[in-house]
Amino acid sequence: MLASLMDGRARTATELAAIAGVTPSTASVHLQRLSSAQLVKVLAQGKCRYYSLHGSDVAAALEGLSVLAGASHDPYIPRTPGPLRFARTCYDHMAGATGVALHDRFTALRWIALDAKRGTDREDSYSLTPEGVRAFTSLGIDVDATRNLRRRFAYACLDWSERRPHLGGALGAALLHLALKKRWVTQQLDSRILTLTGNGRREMYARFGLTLDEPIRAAS
Amino acid sequence: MLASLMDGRARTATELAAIAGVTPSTASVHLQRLSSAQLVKVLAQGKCRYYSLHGSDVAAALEGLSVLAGASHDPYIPRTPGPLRFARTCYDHMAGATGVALHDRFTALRWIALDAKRGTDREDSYSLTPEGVRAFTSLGIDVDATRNLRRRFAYACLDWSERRPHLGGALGAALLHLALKKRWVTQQLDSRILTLTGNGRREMYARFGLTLDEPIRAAS
DNA sequence: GGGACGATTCGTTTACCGTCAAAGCGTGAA
DNA sequence: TTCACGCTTTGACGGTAAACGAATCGTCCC
Repeated sequence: MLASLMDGRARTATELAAIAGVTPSTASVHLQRLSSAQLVKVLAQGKCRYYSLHGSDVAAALEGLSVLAGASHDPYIPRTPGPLRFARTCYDHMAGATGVALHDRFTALRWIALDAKRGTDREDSYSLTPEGVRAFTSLGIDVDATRNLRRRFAYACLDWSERRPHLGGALGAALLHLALKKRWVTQQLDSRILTLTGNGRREMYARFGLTLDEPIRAAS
Repeated sequence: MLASLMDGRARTATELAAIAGVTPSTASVHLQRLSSAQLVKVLAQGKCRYYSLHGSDVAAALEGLSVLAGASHDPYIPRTPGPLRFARTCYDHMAGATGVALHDRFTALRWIALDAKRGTDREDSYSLTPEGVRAFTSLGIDVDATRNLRRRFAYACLDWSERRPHLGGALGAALLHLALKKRWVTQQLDSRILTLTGNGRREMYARFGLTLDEPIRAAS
């Protein structure tokens, strides 16, 4: 289970049970112990519980062990429908590979940072850095107005298909609104699928340094 | 056991049994498994068998685990008689903290290097690098003559008190002979203790960049 | 050579740990 | 509300591995 979580993604309890080749009840016991030992952290979202490694130190320890074990680092597991995985809406913000990539870029550029001030009750809240305020403002987003909305400003929303976080909350919604208005992405009326336009691809590369692969492989 | 070997020293089976708080027979089983799993390597010297970590990758893996476990890195264990630990003879070469320090300097200066050519039957043989040949020759040692002696040229001899290797073999003997001749060290007639002279301390610093602490703490 | 010591092997006992089935709980959908 | 689904809890089972004592082997020292 831990080895399969080494890619940084989160997985549900039943998935981990299948990977480990045990029944869900057995997996539950193990995950409970791993959780109490601070090796994994759990995020309850709906009726699924997503498990992921607790920190980079855990990943480092596992890395060391896998070196000794001569582990085969082959298994990645991105088998999800098709263009739905590339880009889609999650409520009112952007999800899928594109959403996760944006989230990663914002983190790498240090426009957003995990907000550790509020204690440990909510560990997935983001706040904007001064750099981030400038960047989002220059994109055309009214940061102050977004902040004053009666909802959470920004948080790490676990992506269903990628099993890694994308940007949720008011800031994520503002970003999707902007992307639709500027036609970086277009929305099918009857589905959550978002289609990336050529202009959107160029703009995201220019503004975020983001290169996105087309969803060639639908389901390997 | 593995954690106690993290300092790079070698320990006997009974020592490891005492550290782990189990009987020697239990320790023997564990060490056998650790050995077959390539986690530790064993060196039989006399009736003792010295166990040490097998490689740096093992140490790295343990390091990662000890970070998770919040291990207390307090325990070092240099409790051995007194000046005997500082410098002494081991058969015909130099042992003790001074011998180990010399060995470490020679290795760091790349005068000697582990001889991996002969396969895996003898993994502790040293050979001189071209740099090492020059260095030992300029010290006054006839390297060719030393090489032609009917004995092993140089090898890692596990130090009894330090539990780390010092330089043994013909080269080690030649070095001790030189040190006695130039009065870097003097020998008590009735004991194996070597006394470092002021001149010896200066010479070793000048020639090897070696600084040696006096054996102030006899047995902590 | 004999005793001491270190280390290992063997056989036995014990205790723990992993596993699963069934039931219970909570959430989301019809 | 009801059903379906995901997950967890509980209890019981079995297997296995860890630990020890006694005996054995090998080496060193007197």
